[in-house]
Amino acid sequence: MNEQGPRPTRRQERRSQTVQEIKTLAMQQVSEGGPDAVTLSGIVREMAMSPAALYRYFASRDALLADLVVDAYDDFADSVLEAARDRSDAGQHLTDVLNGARDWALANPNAYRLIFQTSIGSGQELAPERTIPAASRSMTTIVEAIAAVADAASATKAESKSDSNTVAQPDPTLDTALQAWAERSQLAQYPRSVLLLGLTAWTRLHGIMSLELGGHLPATGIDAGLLYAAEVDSIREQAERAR
Amino acid sequence: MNEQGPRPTRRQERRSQTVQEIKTLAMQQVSEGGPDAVTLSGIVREMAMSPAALYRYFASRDALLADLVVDAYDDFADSVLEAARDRSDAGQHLTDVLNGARDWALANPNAYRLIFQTSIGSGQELAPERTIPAASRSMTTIVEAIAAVADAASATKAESKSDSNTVAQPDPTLDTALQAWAERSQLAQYPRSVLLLGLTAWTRLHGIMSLELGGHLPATGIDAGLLYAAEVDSIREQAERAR
DNA sequence: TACTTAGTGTGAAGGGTATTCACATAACAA
DNA sequence: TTGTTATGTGAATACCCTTCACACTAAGTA
Repeated sequence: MNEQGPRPTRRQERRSQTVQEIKTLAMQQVSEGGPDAVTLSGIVREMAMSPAALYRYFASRDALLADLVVDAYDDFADSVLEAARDRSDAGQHLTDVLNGARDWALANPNAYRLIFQTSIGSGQELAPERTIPAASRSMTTIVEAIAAVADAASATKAESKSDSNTVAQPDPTLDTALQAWAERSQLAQYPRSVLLLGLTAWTRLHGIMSLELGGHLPATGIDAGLLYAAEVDSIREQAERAR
Repeated sequence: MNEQGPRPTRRQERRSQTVQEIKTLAMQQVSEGGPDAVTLSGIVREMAMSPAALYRYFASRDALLADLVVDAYDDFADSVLEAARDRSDAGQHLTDVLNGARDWALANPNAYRLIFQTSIGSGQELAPERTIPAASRSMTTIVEAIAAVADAASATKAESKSDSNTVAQPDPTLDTALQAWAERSQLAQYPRSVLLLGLTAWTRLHGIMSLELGGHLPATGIDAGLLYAAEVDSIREQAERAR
């Protein structure tokens, strides 16, 4: 749809078809048994292929997993963006976006694990920059939603301007780090308070989902959904006071 | 020191010695290469034992890992409690406790991964109730530190009582869940606002550490330490307004 | 003391897994 | 048609976890 490019030959087409089939089967294994359940033997068995053949398409098991991480992250970002479609009310919009993240995680728990807890080999992280586009996309969506809430709030009531509750963060080092990150991510237009809240919104919500998926919150008997909702509310309130 | 118990026979002593040696070697593998790097073959190789012999001490590799999780969680809780020794200033005390968690995680990143992202087999979580003591110990420490800050703050200035910033959470379902959890954990003496803040403090900080260890924060260029410090400050401020 | 039992260790075997390599075959390009 | 490239295979290597029948040894018992 975007690039025309030279017409793909039959071979190229067949190749990308095979690659896709491999990734689909692998992702199916992830969904069913988590990242560790991905086995090249299982894949080739399903495809009636010899194990060695798979190495014509992926350099190693880890390379395949790295590709899966990128795909899953893209899917996650798509889902967050999809949840951000309705822009009627700013507050509701922010809530929708944040809930979108959790909805995807609950629908695809093992994919979520794949993305966020796969130090792929067993220590070094592969695919560092390849996930940046998807990460950037979802973060941008969150930051924009927060900024919208902040704008709406400061428009309706421009009263207690110098309130003491405006997310005090006087650390200059963090400030410059936020600035640099914002410029790299086309977010330079937003104030530091909004950027920080966007980042912490993400770390906070991920914290809940991570513990929930690890079974650590269920062990306490606390419903992770309620906790999540409480944090979403808290973020929204903080967004109203941001800027 | 606690239980005298019947004097352990030579065999029992030798057995527990062997168990300890196995766990030590396994934990060493975790530290060096993460949970996935634990291999029974490697352990018995180091011990000059036959692979089969190991099954006299652990039913399976997963059983060994489950034990390691419990031990690591205990060590983590010990470390948090240790950080909570100095109780001079309530605010500083809370900061110390929260920083204690991060310090341990940074000193033992793979042990942290072992505890919080090992869905041991590849989906079902083993060791659910065996980690509860350690989890309870660390959570209690955090809640107590928050309560101390809240008490100190409400003592010095009992002014703006009905402030609108007292962590609004009118959800009755969450309220009763918190209540039940508090009673199960000998925390019933603390108000719901303190309990909730204790829980969210933990999920928030874990969120940062989890993303940091996964390499997702480094990818943004943001120093996780600064973000952590900012969240710690935010929690402390919220603690002052709690109750 | 001699006998019985329970704990501990071994070798071999079975069944997984990822990965590499030399070789064959199919598809394409000249 | 001929040469080149992509694709696929079988066999081999090297790990890994786990089980089982068997031996041995330390402990407790008659």
